[in-house]
Amino acid sequence: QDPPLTVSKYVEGLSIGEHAHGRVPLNGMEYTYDVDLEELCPVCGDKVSGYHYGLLTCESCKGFFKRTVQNNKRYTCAENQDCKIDKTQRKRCPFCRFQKCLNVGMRLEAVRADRMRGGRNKFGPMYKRDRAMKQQKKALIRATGLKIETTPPMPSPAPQTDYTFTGSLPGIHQVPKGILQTTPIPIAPTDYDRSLYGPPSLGLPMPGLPTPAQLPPQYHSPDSVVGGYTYPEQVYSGLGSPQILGVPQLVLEFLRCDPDELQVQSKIAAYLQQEQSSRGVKGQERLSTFGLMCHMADQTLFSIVEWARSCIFFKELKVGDQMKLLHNCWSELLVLDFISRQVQQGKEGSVVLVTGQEIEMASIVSQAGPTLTSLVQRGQELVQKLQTLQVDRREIACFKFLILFNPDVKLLENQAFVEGVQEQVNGALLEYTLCAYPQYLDKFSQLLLRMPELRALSAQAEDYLCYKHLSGEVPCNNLLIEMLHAKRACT
DNA sequence: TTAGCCTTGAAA
DNA sequence: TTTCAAGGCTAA
Repeated sequence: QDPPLTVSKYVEGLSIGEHAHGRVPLNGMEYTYDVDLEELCPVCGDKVSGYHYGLLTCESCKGFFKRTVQNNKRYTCAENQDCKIDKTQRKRCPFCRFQKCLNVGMRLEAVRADRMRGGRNKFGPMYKRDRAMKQQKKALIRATGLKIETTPPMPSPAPQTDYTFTGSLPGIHQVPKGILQTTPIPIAPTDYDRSLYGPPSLGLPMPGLPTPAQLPPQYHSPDSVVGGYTYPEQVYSGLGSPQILGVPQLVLEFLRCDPDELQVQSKIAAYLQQEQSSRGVKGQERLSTFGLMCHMADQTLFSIVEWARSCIFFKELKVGDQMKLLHNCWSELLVLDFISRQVQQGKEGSVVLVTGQEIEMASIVSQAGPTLTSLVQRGQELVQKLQTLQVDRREIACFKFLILFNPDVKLLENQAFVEGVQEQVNGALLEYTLCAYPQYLDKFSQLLLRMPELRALSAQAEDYLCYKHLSGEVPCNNLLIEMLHAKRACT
């Protein structure tokens, strides 16, 4: 068997999901979960009345959100901007309630500037997909027995992220006037410029093609408003490269390359479901939690390879170089994928999987072995650091390219190209952090300092995988193992 | 100001 | 024609 051959076949266009799967011993980490099919409002926990402004919410939060946006209301918090919002206390602090509305993913642009009644908006297909996802998740719970995350699969930013101009971190969300020629809008750690549901933003000004960057007029400079909607304007920073509202185009391009999280989620969930149900049909033992995790990581790796293959710059490399780069960094990309999910959606005390399922840390600590536990804990420490740094999706998108285009990889045919890309990415990231986080001048270097930590973590994860593989616990024909072999063969 | 119910109207 | 997510109305 020649392990790299299968990887290379894949890189040349093999479809996913063709690996055979071996049986793995149970390690007893799964637990049953009584699926609560009743949807609760993600803002206050009240009964959901339907899709409103981007997601399922209750009638009162719908009304509150509408009033706030339509009347351009500005609230202040009498406490520390971290008031608990639930059904009984939702009236107490409108500031925190509105923050929570935004944090859970309610969409400002769904409030109509012209107040036209009736009809449908561009979110229709998104609601349809969300419904389908929810159905699939329910089926997944039945298939795997794992608890499902109850929050919607939206990119939820760190708690207390401020979307207005009155936040606790003055200036951090605004582009400095001295650098941009137009009136700045807040560039919050959350990205309004690309919906996880909708089509990816083109990263270029496209009149007539509204993007989620649109905010109601009151959230914009008046001259950029067209019929209640606004369009991104291309502006140039003092630093020289083309930008859209302070975001270098290269960074936007990186973001555009990012796969749709929901699509990946649904693909992998469907795969696991299929895997489990086919085992039932064949009379095989159902996968253990560890077995499921292996398949999950395996499928995530497929999607990472798929991502790389369609990426700007990477496409231009010959297959040989593509393989070398991927062999070198697959585990780092996998770890970063996991870490960034925790940074964006993670809740304290639990980890969120690529399928949207959630596992409590306590259950990992009590039931996984010491090595895996320490790995996850180290991962959570890195998550904490990145959350403290307020790392956003744009920065993570850059990170992925920095990891992929590693000029230290040996025997590259086009080493100069890889080095050039690395420099460009570094430049774009530096420029972005300076523009988007002007109060935070060393953010770039702080981010780069996390790179060796990520490398160390992925090395530890590889060792763990190797150990599990040697003890026969990893499913056969696993892409992870192929990558492991390929990497160890060339280093 | 809130929140439950009503009306509207484009898309399915 | 039906659906359902917008905006509107109004008692509390």
